[in-house]
Amino acid sequence: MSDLVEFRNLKYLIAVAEEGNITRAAKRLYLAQPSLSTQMKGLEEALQVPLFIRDRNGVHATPAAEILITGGRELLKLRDGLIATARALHRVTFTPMRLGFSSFVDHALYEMVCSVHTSLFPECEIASKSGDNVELLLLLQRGEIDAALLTLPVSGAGLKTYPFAKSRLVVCMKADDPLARLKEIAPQELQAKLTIFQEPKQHPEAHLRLMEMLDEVGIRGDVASKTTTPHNMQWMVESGQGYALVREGSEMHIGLVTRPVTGVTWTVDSALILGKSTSQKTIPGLIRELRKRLRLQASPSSASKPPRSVRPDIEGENLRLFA
Amino acid sequence: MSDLVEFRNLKYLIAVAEEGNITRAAKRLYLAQPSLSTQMKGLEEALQVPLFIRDRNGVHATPAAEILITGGRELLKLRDGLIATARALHRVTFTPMRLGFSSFVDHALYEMVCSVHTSLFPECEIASKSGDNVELLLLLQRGEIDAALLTLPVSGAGLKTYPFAKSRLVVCMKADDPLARLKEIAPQELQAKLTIFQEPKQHPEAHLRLMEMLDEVGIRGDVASKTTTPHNMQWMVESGQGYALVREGSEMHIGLVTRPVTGVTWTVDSALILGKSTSQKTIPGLIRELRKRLRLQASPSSASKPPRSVRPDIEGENLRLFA
DNA sequence: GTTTTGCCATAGGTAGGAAGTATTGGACAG
DNA sequence: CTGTCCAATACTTCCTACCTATGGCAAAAC
Repeated sequence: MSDLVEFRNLKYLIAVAEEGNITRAAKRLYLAQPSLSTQMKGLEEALQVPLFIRDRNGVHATPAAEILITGGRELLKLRDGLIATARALHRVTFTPMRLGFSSFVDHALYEMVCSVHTSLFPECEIASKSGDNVELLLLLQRGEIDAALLTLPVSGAGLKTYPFAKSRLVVCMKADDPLARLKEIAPQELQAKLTIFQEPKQHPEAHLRLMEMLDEVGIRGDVASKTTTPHNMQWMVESGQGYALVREGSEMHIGLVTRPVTGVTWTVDSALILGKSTSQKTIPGLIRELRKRLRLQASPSSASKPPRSVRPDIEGENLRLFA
Repeated sequence: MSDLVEFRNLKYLIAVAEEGNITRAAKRLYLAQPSLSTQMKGLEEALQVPLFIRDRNGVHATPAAEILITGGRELLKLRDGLIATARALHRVTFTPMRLGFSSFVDHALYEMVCSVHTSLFPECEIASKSGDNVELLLLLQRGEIDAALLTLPVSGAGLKTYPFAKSRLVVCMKADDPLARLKEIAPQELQAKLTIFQEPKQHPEAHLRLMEMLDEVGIRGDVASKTTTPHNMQWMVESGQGYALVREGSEMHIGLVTRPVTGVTWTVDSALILGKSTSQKTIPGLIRELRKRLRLQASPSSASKPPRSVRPDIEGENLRLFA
């Protein structure tokens, strides 16, 4: 009877009651709304107790539900305490999570990974290490870091990679550039003006792939300026050295704008890469949680054409975090 | 992190610790031993804490596990209390469970069903109704009982039937009968002496089927005496009126013995049958729990030949409780 | 009045996990 | 050396929690 109520159910119940709205609660729990709906219905059925008054703009807990909610909060707290105590007793000391990240990975992603990690493992420190792809891959191979956030493709043999986020590449230019008036830029307009690139040595495969992609639309990759960080890229654009390709949605210096390129959908893919045989025990939990959360913020996939990716899809090598 | 620990896990942990032996705990929990083993291993992994010292004759909880166990007991108790309170608040009054049973269903089965039901729903009364198959089916059809324990086959259209237990039929005779010296009785020995049967009107289909089965081994069904209960059957055997077929393992009057019949494996199948459209809310829970428990005590399936069953297997109609 | 928006519910499919069976391996006892 | 008793492993099966897609309904917006 009571075996039908698990901590999970209480957690969901509480979230729904607190939000007064299943849809919002689902978001908070990183679930789809119908899942939560059916869960709540199942709970009502299992207990044979109506838990919510449904009404046009949300739900409202019944008195019986209120009991469960207050009690449930208590229980959840007790559980956390209990587990913490048990673990403390065994002096579970985590070795710090050694996490590398390339500066060409969206900083927000990096922060989200960190915050997920610390919320799962508060006692476990994170030792960050930034660097370019080549460096980080080497460190992964050597086991000097446990995982890294990189942009694809990666060539390292036997490294587990979890593709993570796809973002579209757009042209970055000065706001007062004549082309900035257009909603979209035709590829041929870029010829000779697209000159600012990430230092190729930092990620040879990605650079090569990018050149190929440019070539396909008839642009000769004209690497006049090389930079090591996205910020530098923007400064170069500001100083009028040409255009650059940046991730759509990335934070822009004032005075700069981005424009999509007509007829193509280039994307950069970020991924979490695991080291060869790391002893970091937090990794399975981290992956699990990230998988759950990232499902939701998966790209809107508005692209009509199949997107051209900087990552040539090699299936089997990649363990997708989302479909 | 702590989301990896559910009430279920605590319950398992406690059972294992209390029994000091995974195999025994599994039995208590109506689980298979490997399932429980992997659960415990998973828990240790999730928490990153060793929970048991494995040793030659069992397992022994570590101090960390002890913490979880005492805390877990508390939590489980709190959960039960919480749910009880919530349900009380909504005055969940169950209508009594109206359960019919035929006297030809093993009484132990009936009792087990009742005990499962009351352990799941302590507040729900059980109103029992005994009778023969025909009567009970009629009551089910009319919705005057919620469920019934019957022997198969049942002809009622549209009734959900959950096959439940299979037991072998053996010949019942006096201990001083000359044939009682034999381990097994050859079918032809029964000719003319197998004369005591359940009143055919109580279950026409089963009777018919039984006659067919006898016919197949060359015995003419010679219904000299008809009885309405297994006890009457035994009295008739005692008074020397002939042999009867009874369920193997059923309780015997003193002075009577049972012997298997060579070369055949006749069985009676019992089943839980649900009424047409009962409003009894406890039924889903009951079914669920029975399914779990009965898996374990499924027949040892020692029969070399496929057993000849009083239930002609009509698939699709029957929802099996076990495979 | 029609459309849009913001809810929740239902339907149907998928995949991961918890269950099962069968088997192995280790440590004793006879 | 064999039989017994445990737990662990390997593999399979099945359930259910979750997904996406869609529908219905009421209030708000046009």
